[in-house]
Amino acid sequence: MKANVIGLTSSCVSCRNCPASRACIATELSGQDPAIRDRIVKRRRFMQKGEMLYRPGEPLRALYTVQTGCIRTSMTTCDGEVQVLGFHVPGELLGIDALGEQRHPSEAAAIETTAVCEYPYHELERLMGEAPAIQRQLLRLLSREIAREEELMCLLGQRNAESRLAACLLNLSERYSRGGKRGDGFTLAMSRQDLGNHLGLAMETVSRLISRFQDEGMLSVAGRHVQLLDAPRLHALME
Amino acid sequence: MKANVIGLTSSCVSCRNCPASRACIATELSGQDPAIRDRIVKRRRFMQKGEMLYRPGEPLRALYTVQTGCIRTSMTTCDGEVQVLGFHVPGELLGIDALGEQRHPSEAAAIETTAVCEYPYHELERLMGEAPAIQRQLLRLLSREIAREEELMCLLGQRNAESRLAACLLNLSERYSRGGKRGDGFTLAMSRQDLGNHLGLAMETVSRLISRFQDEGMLSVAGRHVQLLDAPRLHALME
DNA sequence: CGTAGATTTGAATGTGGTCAATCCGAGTGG
DNA sequence: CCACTCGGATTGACCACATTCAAATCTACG
Repeated sequence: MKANVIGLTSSCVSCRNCPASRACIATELSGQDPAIRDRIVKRRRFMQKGEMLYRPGEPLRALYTVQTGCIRTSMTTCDGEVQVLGFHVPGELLGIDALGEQRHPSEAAAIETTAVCEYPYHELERLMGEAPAIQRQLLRLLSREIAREEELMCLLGQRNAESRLAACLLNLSERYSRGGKRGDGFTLAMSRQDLGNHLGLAMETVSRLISRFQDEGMLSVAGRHVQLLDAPRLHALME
Repeated sequence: MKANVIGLTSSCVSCRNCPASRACIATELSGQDPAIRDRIVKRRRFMQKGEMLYRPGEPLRALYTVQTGCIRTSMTTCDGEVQVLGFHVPGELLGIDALGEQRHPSEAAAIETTAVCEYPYHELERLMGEAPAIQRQLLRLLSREIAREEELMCLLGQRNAESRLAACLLNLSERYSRGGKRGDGFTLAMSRQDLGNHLGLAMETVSRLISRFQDEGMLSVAGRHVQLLDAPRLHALME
């Protein structure tokens, strides 16, 4: 019964009853039109922790949104270094960096049990021809993604470790709460390693900072569950 | 006579004879169709060092490409910190991060005497309605911009100072050479300050590194003119 | 219950930042 | 033509923050 609530046992492709629908980008992409939305959401796919959604170099077959769980996107540089580009939580879109070359430049992997919705690309293309509004929406999403990355660049370029982690925690908290969950507590599905890599920090630094934030009463951590106790103070850390 | 070559005295809006045309994104955007290209390139604007092309918050009126000179884009965070997002050299596109909200999130300033070509947005929108190919091209450009930023994030997140600067110099060299100039020498129009900020480094660090690269015979610097003497070794520094 | 993998914690090290003094070059005015 | 000025660039000394290496704990899961 609990399982039904999070949608894992149901394979129906309707967006009705989807736990992420409130925050889901599909709603926006379809211009609030449920008929169009149901045309682009074709399939649901269930992934185990560690499973790959796409790999670098693969042709673009579909865009995706996360329904439940969490997807990590990353790139591998020519010399084998990995950069974690981001974490995608319910409602968020995946794969748009492939629209340019029709081929994925990055990779996407589930970091916990995850369900994603597929939007087959050929169908999207067809829709774009019929309804220019869709193209407008896509442009908007890409542009927003650029703005998001610009923000992250500010984080990596200007901030110290403390400030980066605070920003990241607040950001995740906000994005989770958008999906309907209470904003003050969420599950940190990603490892310290991934989190550190994403923020340009060593795993140990992340761990130390989390401990310190906890000592100072700004958050409480139980395993991977995080509660932000003093969001204003975390905001202040970002300066 | 020299001035004619760099196009500063001529205000004609044709792309013929434009020194940047070979590398210009307008060619691509118009799908190689000169007629379409001439419809989107409407005006040329000449800017002094320090002059602003657009400011954060301004409504999106046009996209731009650089014809000659160099434009710096940057963002100011809520608390007043500046992040230099990039430098745009001849042929490169500006303003696409505004497509999402129809409003510029970043700012753009000339860092030397610069000429830009304007693509009025309402005209672009009209064209998108008529020729879906244009929309496709725009999507491609946005997507490529995302990939570009992802690379920069790798740089900021994974690399040390040495590696960042080497990568940046090689990158600039390549982009300048695409515009037709010889690849081994180019003018570093931006200040050490801007370069450092862009790479997440202190100005002093940039200066020290440039001196060291020079001592080690990898490049020669005369004021702001840079010659890459040993590109392979610079590549190796990136690891 | 036991192992492998994550996480935490500690201590030592080093890279890059900060602060400050100096240098250089372009532009200005005598 | 030379002194002066102002901003940018360079160089040096010192220090802090974050990394690295290592060991100890904790957690998940077979």
